[in-house]
Amino acid sequence: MPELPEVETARRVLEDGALHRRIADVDDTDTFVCRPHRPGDIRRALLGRELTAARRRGKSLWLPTSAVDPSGTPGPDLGLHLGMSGVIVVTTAPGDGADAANLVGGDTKNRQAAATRTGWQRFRLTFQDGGRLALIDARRLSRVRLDPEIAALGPDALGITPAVFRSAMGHGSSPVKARLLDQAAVAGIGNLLADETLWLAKINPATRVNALDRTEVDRLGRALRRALRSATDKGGVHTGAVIAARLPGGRCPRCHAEMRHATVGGRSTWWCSREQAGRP
DNA sequence: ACTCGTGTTAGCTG
DNA sequence: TCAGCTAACACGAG
Repeated sequence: MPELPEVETARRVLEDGALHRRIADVDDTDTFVCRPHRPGDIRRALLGRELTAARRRGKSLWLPTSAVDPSGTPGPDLGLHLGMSGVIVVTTAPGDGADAANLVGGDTKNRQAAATRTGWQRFRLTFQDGGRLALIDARRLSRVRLDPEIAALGPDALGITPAVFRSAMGHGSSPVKARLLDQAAVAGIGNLLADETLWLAKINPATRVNALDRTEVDRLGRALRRALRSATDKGGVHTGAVIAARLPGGRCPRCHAEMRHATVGGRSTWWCSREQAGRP
């Protein structure tokens, strides 16, 4: 599933291959993925336009579109969210090999397998040159919509400053992991990245945010930066050091103590019984 | 066979 | 207001 690093990879694929090509056809008939639009809404809004940029905040992608003709006004932004299992495929010409952007499990074989299952195609732009942009998603958790509400998202997790991160962690009694996962607080952190970040910072996931002192919040912010950088360098959040230990009988990669497991913030959570014993 | 899950969000409940 | 829970999606992995 895509978290910030995987979505950034997808953004680059879009930027490199999908811009400045006239949109000749749109398949927006999947009413779950394209909700709340009705079939044909997205198609009518995009026909004849070109995607002009590929932007990202957190896990959300959006692509501004051009005017249909030089005297016209620009079109709407095309919003894409990959959910947990979405894959973007951009082809350069009919019959060309697919250039798959991102995710699923993480290895190339899985990506390509997913990308070739046309039965899982949930949305498609066909360009005038014959190439296409397709969204493949077995579980239909992806979202495609016009003019998505990016303003509702918190600051992007990548490159967040210590002061902004402290502000994002905010106040209240939520478990710190729930706050990390709150896209309105910080945008881009998913379940695996949250576990990795908390493990790097040696903070118990259930600790209430109002029980963290400034030193701990700053440590968490540095851990987030490290986790993001590592995931980006190694090719995805699934490469995190503690991720392999998220299973029954798992042991902490640093101290070899048993890993604990529970639901925190509504999500499956694993932490080191010794180093993250903390105060729950 | 059966359970769980890299995400989001509307609708409830406390 | 805040926080937590559930359902919906539909498949692969263990």
